[in-house]
Formats: sequence, C-alpha cells, structure tokens
Amino acid sequence: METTLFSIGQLAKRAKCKVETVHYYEKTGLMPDPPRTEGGHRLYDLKHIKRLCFIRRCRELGFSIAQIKELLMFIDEPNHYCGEVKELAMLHAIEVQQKIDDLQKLKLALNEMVSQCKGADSSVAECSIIDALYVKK
Amino acid sequence: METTLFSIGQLAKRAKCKVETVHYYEKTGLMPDPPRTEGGHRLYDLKHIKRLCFIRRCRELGFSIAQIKELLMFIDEPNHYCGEVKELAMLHAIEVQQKIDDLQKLKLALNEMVSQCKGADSSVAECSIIDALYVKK
DNA sequence: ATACAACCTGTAGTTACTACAGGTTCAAGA
DNA sequence: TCTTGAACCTGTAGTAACTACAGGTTGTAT
Repeated sequence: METTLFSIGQLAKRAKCKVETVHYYEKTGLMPDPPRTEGGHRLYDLKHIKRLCFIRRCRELGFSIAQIKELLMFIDEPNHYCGEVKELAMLHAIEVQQKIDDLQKLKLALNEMVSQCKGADSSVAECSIIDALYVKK
Repeated sequence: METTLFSIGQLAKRAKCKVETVHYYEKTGLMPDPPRTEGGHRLYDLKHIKRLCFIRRCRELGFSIAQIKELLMFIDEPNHYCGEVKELAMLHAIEVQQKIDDLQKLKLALNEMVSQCKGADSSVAECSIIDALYVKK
C-alpha cells in the first residue's frame, strides 16, 4: 500500500497558507518534523494536510496556538484517560457554543441592516450592530 | 440630562481588557479620541463601553482589526448609501455563517468525544476532531 | 548537462497586543 | 488644605503569530 507524498509547497497550497507558516508551525510544535528526502526536502502525506487545514481553520475561528495544541492533544495522545479528555472537551464545547451564539447575534444584526436597505439611494437610519454583542451585567 | 462618565481604567475593566489595549485602539483609530479632563485624563461614556466590548468580542471571534473597522463603519458613517452597506453587510454575513457552520461541526466532534467516554479509566479509541473541519475538494 | 523553480536555514519586519519606565493628576483621608 | 498613593499620562520595548526576504542548495524538466 503506497501513500502519495507532497512537498511543503503542495501542502501549503492545499491548506491555503504560506510555506513559511508551515515552518513556523513546525518550530512551535504544532506540525511534526516530517520525513525528508536525501537532500533534506520535507515530505508530507494526507494526514499532514488534514492537520494543517484543521490548524488554519481553528486560527480563523479565533483559537490561539495554545488552545489548538490542546485540541490536537485529543488526537496526538489518544491514551489519555477519559476523565481528563472529557473535562477538556466539555470546556472547549462550551466556549465553542458561546462563539456560535455571538456569531448568530452578529449575523442577525447584519441581516437586519441588509433588509433595511429599501433601494440603492436611501440611507440606513439606525444600526444595531454594536448592541448585538453587548450584554449589560 | 446628565451622562455618567468613566475613566480609562473603569472602561477597560468593563470591557475586560487592559488600559494599554485601549491606548492601542485609539492610536489605530478603532476607538475615538475621547474628551479629557483639565489635567489630560480621558473621559468615556456608555457608548464607548459598548463599542469597546464589541471590538473585544469581535477579536475573540476571529475578526481582524481591518474587518472590525469595516463593521464599525456601519455605525460611524450611517449616511453611506444602501448599495455599499448592503453588499458589505451581506459579505460579512456569509463569512459569519461559515464560521458558525464550522464551529458547529467542531462542537459536534467535541461532544462525540465526551459521549464516548464511558468511565474514568477507559481511553478514547479514535478521535474524529480533525476530520470535522476537513473537506476534500 | 544545465537552468531555474522550489526548497533549505536564518534573520528581520508586521500586526495586535502587553509590559514597563519615568513622570503627572486626582481624590480620599489627616 | 495638604499629603500621599493609586490611577493616569506618553513613549519605548517585548511577545505571539505570522510574513518577507537573503543567500545558498536540491530537484526536475528540457
């Protein structure tokens, strides 16, 4: 069973990021040291592509490198005991749900603005976008 | 009609950020130059608190400073013509929906992990967290 | 065999903060 | 009213997460 291998350039292209970013992730431990060619060029497989895509999307969703390391721990160390994994996964799930809630409020506010626009020449009177994410405590 | 005024410290505390961050946002134009006391201390009102809370939460949701400037434009320049506003708002709404979709997938994967944990001593066999955000194209 | 794109390592620059230094203002208690 | 210390001021330097570039090596297509 043979596996298709990719250069760092192909990897970066598939994950829509820069080659330098992959170097950076390797240096900081988010991506592993991959096998190399005789001459020292890095060789990746599909597993690496999936991992990099995951990391990039998590960054776009507002997770820090440290948080992504925690999420990746779930797959890098599958022998962790359930108690730990469960607790951490639940904490992340709560945070994720809060982000979903706020994004939904933001989307509602944006859609409201869109629907307020009657024609191309009228102007938007009032905007509730800021209030969308503000909760008086 | 009197308005309650806040120092930069009180503002920062209410928006759960650092005083230095407010300075930074002022320098980059996200927050306005507020009125000052005789001695030069900044004075803020509720409108500023809402604005700062909005900015902070947007950052946590993965928006860049440039993107937040675009969102704030909707309230800073209400006389923009509908055509422009509508287009921009729709683009942002689409991006926001995509974030919601991915966060929902991530949450499902996290919840799956939680439910896979039968007891405190068993270990999680397989983890689908990476596949959650990977779409082969 | 050669040429040139893609790779290598390493350093310096950018964005979005964060921390600190050295000095000034404000406000609460004596 | 005077004092004193916390909170403010400006400005610079440091950190996280990239991003760009320099100067050299490898891989591959003709």
